[in-house]
Order: sequence, then C-alpha cells, then structure tokens
Amino acid sequence: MKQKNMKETILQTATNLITKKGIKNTSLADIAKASNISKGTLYYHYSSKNDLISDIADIHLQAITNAVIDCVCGIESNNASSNMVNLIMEKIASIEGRGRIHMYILCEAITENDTLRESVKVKYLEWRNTLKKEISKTIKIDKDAEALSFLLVSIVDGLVVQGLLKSEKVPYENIAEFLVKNWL
Amino acid sequence: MKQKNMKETILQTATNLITKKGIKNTSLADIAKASNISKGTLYYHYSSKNDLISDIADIHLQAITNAVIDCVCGIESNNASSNMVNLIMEKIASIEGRGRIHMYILCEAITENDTLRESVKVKYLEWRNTLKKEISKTIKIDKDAEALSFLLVSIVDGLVVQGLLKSEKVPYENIAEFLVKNWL
Amino acid sequence: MKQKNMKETILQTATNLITKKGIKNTSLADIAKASNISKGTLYYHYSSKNDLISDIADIHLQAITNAVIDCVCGIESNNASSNMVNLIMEKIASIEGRGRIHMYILCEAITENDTLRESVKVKYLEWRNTLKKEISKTIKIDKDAEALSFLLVSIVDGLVVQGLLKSEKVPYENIAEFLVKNWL
Amino acid sequence: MKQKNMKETILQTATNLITKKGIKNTSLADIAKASNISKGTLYYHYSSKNDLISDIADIHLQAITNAVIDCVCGIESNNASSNMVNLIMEKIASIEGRGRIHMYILCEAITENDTLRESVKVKYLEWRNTLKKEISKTIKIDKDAEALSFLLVSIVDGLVVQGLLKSEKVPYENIAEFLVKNWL
DNA sequence: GATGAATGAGTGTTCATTCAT
DNA sequence: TATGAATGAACACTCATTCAT
Repeated sequence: MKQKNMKETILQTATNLITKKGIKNTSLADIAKASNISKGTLYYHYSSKNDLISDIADIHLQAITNAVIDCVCGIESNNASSNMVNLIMEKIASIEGRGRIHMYILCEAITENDTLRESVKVKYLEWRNTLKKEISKTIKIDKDAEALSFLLVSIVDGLVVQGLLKSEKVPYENIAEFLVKNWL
Repeated sequence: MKQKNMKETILQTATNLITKKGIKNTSLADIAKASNISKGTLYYHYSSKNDLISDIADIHLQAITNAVIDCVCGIESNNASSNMVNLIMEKIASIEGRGRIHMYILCEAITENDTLRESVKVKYLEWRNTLKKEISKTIKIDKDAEALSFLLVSIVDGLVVQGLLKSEKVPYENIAEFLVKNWL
Repeated sequence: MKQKNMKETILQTATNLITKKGIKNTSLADIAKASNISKGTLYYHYSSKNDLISDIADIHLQAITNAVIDCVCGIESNNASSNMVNLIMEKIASIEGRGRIHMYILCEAITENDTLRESVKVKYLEWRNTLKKEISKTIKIDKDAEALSFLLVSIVDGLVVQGLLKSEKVPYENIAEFLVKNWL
Repeated sequence: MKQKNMKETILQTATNLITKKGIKNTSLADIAKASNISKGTLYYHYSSKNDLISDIADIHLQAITNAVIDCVCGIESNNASSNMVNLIMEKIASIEGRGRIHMYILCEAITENDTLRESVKVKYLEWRNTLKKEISKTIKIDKDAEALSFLLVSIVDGLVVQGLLKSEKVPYENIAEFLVKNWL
C-alpha cells in the first residue's frame, strides 16, 4: 500500500470514521484498518491520536471559516442585505453535513484538549469579527453589531444541534425569511 | 459504608465528575471512588453506565425545561413583552452553569445512545412548542412564530457553546437588548 | 413471598434455569429472581452455590437411578429378555429430557467439585452393579456380564450426548432392535 | 518477550490449562500468565476467548477424527473384522488422555456456543458416516449398520465419561472382546 | 425467617502507544 | 518508510458471598 498522499488518505479516512462514530468511539486500529495501513504506519505519520484529531479539527474549522467568509464575500458583491441571511442559511445547510464532527470537536475542545480549545476559540473570534465587520456596514450601532455577530454564530451552532437531533425538519427558509424581515 | 440516599449520592457525584471530565472520560471506577463506595455497590443501584447517564440526563433536561417554562410563566404574569427576552437571557446564564453537561449529553445523544437521543428530541420539541405558544400571543403569523421558536432554542444552545469556549465574555445584556428592540 | 416448601421451590427453579443455561451461566441472582425471593433468602436456605448444586445433582442422580432400577424391575416382572433393551431405550428417551443437566453435572463433577464427583462415582458404580446382577441371569460369563454393564451405561451417556447435539434424529428403535438381536 | 510461534504457545498453554480446570474456570488472565505474555498480546493473537476455544476445539476434534479414521484404515489393511474393535478400544484409550477436554467442549457446545456446536455436530456426523461405511462391508443390513455406528460413537463418549470418573478401572479388553464376539 | 444493601475480586475486552526489524 | 508484535493500564460489567436489621 504505497501512496503519495498517505497523510491525506489517513486524514480523510479518519474524518469519515469520526464523523460516523465520534472521536472516542473511533480507535486508531479502526482508522489504520480503514486506511489499509498498519498501526505502525499510522504512527509514523501521526505521533499520537491527539495529533491526528488536531489536524482533523484544523481542516474542519478552516472549512467552516471558508463558508463564513464566502458568505461575507457574497454579500459584498451583491450589496443586498437580505442575501446575507440567505447565504448564512445556505451555509448552515452545508455545515449540517459537517454537524456531527462539529459537535464532536466542540465536546473534545471543552473537555480536555487545551490545544484544540485554543484553536476553536480563535476561530470563533475570527468568525464573529468577520461577521461584525460586515454587519457594521448596515447597522451603525456598534453594540448591536456585536450582539448580532454573537447571535448569528449562536444560531448556526444551535441549528446544527437541532438538525442533528433529527426531530422535525428544521424550517430553514422560514427562519431566513424571519431574520431578514426583523433584523436587517 | 451505609447511607440512606445512596442513589442520590451517586447521582450527584457522577454529575459532578461528568461535568468536569465528560461522559467518556468518567469511569464507573472514578464515580465509585468519589462516592466512597465499591464498584459493586454502584452496580447495585445502577445496572449500567447508560442507566446512570440516563438518570443524569433526565435530571438535566428537566432542569432546563423548568427554566424554559419559568420564562414563559414569567412573561404571562408580567404581560410585558420585553421581559421574555430578559428572562431568556437570565435563564441562559443559569443554564451556562450546566453548559458542559449539556454539551456532553448532546454529543452522547447524537453519537450512539438512541434512548438518550429520543429523550433529548422530545424535550427540544416540548421547548419549541412551549415557546411557540407564548410567542403566538404577540406574533400572529404562524410561520414567524415557529421560526422564532427554532431561533430562540438555537440561540440558547449556541450561546452555551460560546460561553463554554471562554473566549470573550459573552455580552448577554447587549444581546438581550438587541433582541427586544428588533423582535417585540 | 411465604411458602411452605421454599427450599423445594428454589430447587425446582434452579434446576430449570441450570438445565437451560448451564451451571456457570446461572447466577444466584437469577435463581433468586426467578424464585421471587431475595438473594438473602436464598442464602438462608442454601449456604452456598455448591450446596444448591449438590442438592440438584442428588435429585438428578436419584431420578436416573430410579429409571435404571425401573428397567431392571420391568425385566424381572416380564421375564422377556428382549424387553430389557426396549426398556433401556425408553429410559434413555426419558433421560434425554434430563440430558443437559446430566452433562452439566458430569462436567462440574470432573472439574472441581470433589464432593460432587464422589456422588456421581458412587451412583455409576451402583448402576453398573444393578445392571450386572440382572444381566448375570442371562449371561453366565462374569467377564461378559461386567463388560456389558459398562457398555450399557456408556451407551446411555453416549446417546445422551448425540441426542443433545441435535444433528440427526437418533434412531432409538433401530438401535434397540439391533441390541436385542445381537445380545440377548 | 518475543517468540516465533507465539500463537502456538498460547494454544498449547491454553489447552493444558483448560484440560485441567475447564473452560469456564480458565481465565484469559490465567492463560496469559502461564504463557508469560500480557493479556494484550493474547488478544493480539486471538480476538476473543471464543476464538481461542474454537481453535482448541478444532484441534481436538481433528485429533479424534484422525483416530477414528486410523481405526478404519487399520481394519481395511488387515481385513480382520475383529481388529476393528481392538483398534477402537485402543483409540478410546488414547482419547482418554483427551477425555477431560472432550467433555468440556461438549458442555460448551450444548450450552451456548452455537458455532462450536455446529463444529461438533459436523464431526460427529462425519464419524458416524465413516464408521457406517466400514461397518457396511460386514453387516449388510443398512438399518443395523447405522444403529451400530450410533452405538460405537456412543460407547466411545460413554467410556470416556466412566474413565474420567476414575471409579474402577474400565475393563477395556473385556469390553473389546465382548464386542467382537457379539457384534461382528 | 427474610431482606436489601454492600462488597471486592475477577471477567472478557479495548486501546493508545512503543519498538525492533 | 513501513510493519507486526507486544504491552499494560483501563474499562464496563458480573457474581458469590456477607451482614445488619
């Protein structure tokens, strides 16, 4: 089993497994097996499970960050405030696919993995700042802009949770419409 | 080592440990030790770890449910719409103390514990319905009332996450003020 | 749960459970539960698991012993040599219902339970002697009578094994017929 | 602690321990200790206790199967029918060394281990068929040949039981002599 | 007589990690 | 680079037994 981007392969396989079963329920043996390599090889590329988790988290956080930035860019180019929310909703939907791993990373971050928590913290700050900067174009009161940045990030995380519980279908469109009408 | 409310003691000890270290990182040995009992005794009172987790989750979910209902009752008695948001924010703060365990339960629920997921699902539905009923007194458009119920629940979960990351202080008051201004 | 023959009840319940699941896989908790008594009460009547097993084994061994003696009595009263084999076969069938527990007791006896082994040993000796005495009426060569006594006991145990494996239906009638033709 | 045929070593050690103490009374910790390896290493080679038991049983069943086949081959080459019984008796004696484990495997098979029961079932069928084919050369009545195949297998198992009880010395020679005189 | 609470040693199993080759 | 063998601590869970009431 010789591959150029072995690390890439491992990363992808591990991400898939962890998305399905969670961090604690995915063993390095599982990952090695699914990657068609030995545990030894896995350790050659990643010096510990935390090391691997760290990479997975980085990639995930970057992916969501990109989604958030995409949002903002979309708004800028369209200059239609209502689009922001639409785009956010669209992104939430795309994030939902990543929802499970998002939750696992959050839990891991708040529990015991200080490095991971720091990464997540930084990203969340970055998201809020990016959103706030954009919001400030429309909403001139700084306090409100900040509050809204917190709220928007919250809503994303919160809707991810409700999406994952798979109770009722989350009415994304109605939610977006409501946000546009009342907030912007 | 004989105690009257041994089950209660175990429950409390376990809740504390799990709040600190998470479900997966808290072993039954840890719980037994911290409760000053043997593992055998623990198993006498709880027939499995899931059984114990289930009790902890039930208590937690009930506590938050009560908080949500308190909110709504508060609003009704005051008949001041602005109070709803204030109360929600107040409750979020009180929930924050339970934030860690809230996250752990959510992760457990979405990962592998079907029984738990069902419990959580039911509670979330109950919360949204309770909120929606109250919201409907002010907002007559049903679609909006429903969207808002999803949003409020999301905001609670989302702010819990941001609270737990302990990055910046979450500006609860500003957020509440913003919500009041724009919603009601 | 007040009962006159509590010990009897326990014994019966335990026998049923052990027949189904084996000695090692039947816990005293199981037995207590199925008897609708507490473990404490069980220990009031039986001072240990071995004590209980011992009683169960005694009853079982006596039951088979009676079957063997019935055989011999039947023969005596009928004075038809062919009947002996028929009766033995009939008894084997009746023993088959007890086959599982018979095997469990044998295993327990040869493994670790010296008292039990002694009981079983004594019974087997008794059976062979009883059979030999009867056989001697027909077969005058002592060596042959003894060999046949060993063989008959063996055949019972052996057919029990094959019955328990539930592969093909054991052709008891053909076997009996064959024995009659060739032995007596 | 590195060894070439570690799996072989484990198998041998486990077989010895189980022969002495029985399956249920032999723990994996015992086996690991006696093999001078860690429990982890044991699990590296055998993924479960059942897996190990399965290997032990397979080897045992094959050994007896070979003994049975040897019997038949011996007969064929000698063409002396009386030899068959002598050989069987000889084999029984050799099986006696394996008697304890034979009993344990039978008990395990009838209790709870479906895979094992299937293996045993297949072997017993194979033995009977092998015997019947050989018997058919002498005894032309099919029903009798079949009955005798059941009887011979039964006698082996039954004599194993009586051998294990170590009451009196089992008179193998007399038994063989009797069989030859009356059956063939 | 009867019980429920408590115990602690033991069970099979998992797993991140190490390391010689 | 890559691997398979080895490890040992930890895990959830079981169970015969004890004992105060």
